[in-house]
Amino acid sequence: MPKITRAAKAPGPARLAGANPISTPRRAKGTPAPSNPVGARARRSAERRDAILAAALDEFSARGFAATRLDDVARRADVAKGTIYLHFADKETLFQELIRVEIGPVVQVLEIASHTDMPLRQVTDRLIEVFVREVFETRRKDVIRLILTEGPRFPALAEFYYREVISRVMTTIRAMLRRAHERGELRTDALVRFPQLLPAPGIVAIIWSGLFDRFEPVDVRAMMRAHFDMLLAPGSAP
Amino acid sequence: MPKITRAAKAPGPARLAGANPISTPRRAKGTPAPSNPVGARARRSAERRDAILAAALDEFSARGFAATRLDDVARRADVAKGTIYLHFADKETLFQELIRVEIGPVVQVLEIASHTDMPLRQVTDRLIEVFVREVFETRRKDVIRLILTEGPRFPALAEFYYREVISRVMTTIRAMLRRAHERGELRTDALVRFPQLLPAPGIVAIIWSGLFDRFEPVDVRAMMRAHFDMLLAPGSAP
DNA sequence: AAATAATGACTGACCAGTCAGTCAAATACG
DNA sequence: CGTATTTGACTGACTGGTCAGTCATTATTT
Repeated sequence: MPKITRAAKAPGPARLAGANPISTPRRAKGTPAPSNPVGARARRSAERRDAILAAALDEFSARGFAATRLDDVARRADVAKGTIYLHFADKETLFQELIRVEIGPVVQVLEIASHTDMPLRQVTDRLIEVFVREVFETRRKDVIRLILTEGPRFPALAEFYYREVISRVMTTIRAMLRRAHERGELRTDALVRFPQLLPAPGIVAIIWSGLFDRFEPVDVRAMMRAHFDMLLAPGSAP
Repeated sequence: MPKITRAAKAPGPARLAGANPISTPRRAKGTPAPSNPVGARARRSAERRDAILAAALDEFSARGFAATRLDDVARRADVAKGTIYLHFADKETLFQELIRVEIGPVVQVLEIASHTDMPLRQVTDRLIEVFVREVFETRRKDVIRLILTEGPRFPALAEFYYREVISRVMTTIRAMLRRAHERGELRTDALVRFPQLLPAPGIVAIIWSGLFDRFEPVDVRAMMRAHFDMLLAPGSAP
């Protein structure tokens, strides 16, 4: 009965990016190399697919899932509406694929960045930079906002996101924190028990920016630094 | 052109609650109540209005603004669709009024609770209890989730919420924290500069519960306690 | 009886998804 | 090589269904 809530078909082989870690594989208008890595036809087709995804991100993040018109997505991607259905089964699949393509690559970066035994403070400094530069200042911020805002009405999306992102991220962070705790860099095991508290200011900043930035902007970087300063022990008194 | 994104008429004089602190005020419409206790007719009308608001909360928080059908709201409220339009100008007004009625009264509680010179730890303990009992374990949690999820596409809502809630809450919290800092209960002024960090775990918990509770529930109370423990200085060793 | 409240069938706009038809690229053939 | 044939990506008008908002009619007060 509900239009949005249905479970959507199996995620399939998840044709993500395979190789590079962070950058989204945007092969925007590559000049048609006539000899071929791939036939000119397939290339053009892939370009279109990307254009549709890009347009979809714009529309979905401006209007939300339910209120987005595929006619608008098509117009923005400079494509006929029917073309969308050659690449994606339906509106919902398009939405899910969008999330998958944008978010997938980021997790690996985090996993690599935090799988180290540098002092916690150094790791967090690096994480702040990665977060600000690769998420907060890019369209990925909008993707995350989309997950937060559409997720509650999108069980399939929430589940995918939990499986592919949250559980991995949480595991990684928890392990990192446990090691830091054993090294005496944390006053309590509170962070180990509630790893959500580490990224909390990032989440809050994303929400805040979507709602209240025009009234009172936040300095994410400074806020995250301040937060981490409080969470980490004074590092054995001077 | 967009259906949802339009700016909505001026919020008006914000006829909120006046008197009691926490419980939602029934009888929003200015009931003259001249002679008898309350005209049976007016009372019935007010009941309907409330029923509509209650039903609207259910539907909106289950489906989101755009995907909610007023036919469903009407059915759930046991009322004909036309009746909704006797009480609210349109779908958007209904939505805004819902937020207004549910959230208005809570702010006062916070303002009162934190306008004290108890030790910060005691205040926060009390705030945790209030938050958990009056927000997290009630439908107000859903209202807040609605603001977070629909706000980005609802400039008028975000503005109302900023003016009536956020700015007041932030001012109150900031003042409280400044006093605590002057009393030496805080290690740094970080919290004074970023008061958002105090309620951060509450926000995160609300989002988390809407997305991932079925995979991995959070203990809000414990998480907030853990968080506050880290933020507050070790309170002059015992 | 007049006034007020409530109803629910109806309208018109809107939009996801379809499909018969078009055409450029790929392939087969002379 | 040039020409004929096939393929399949792409198009956009169209359909069927949905739903916000209206209003003539009916019910309930006073």
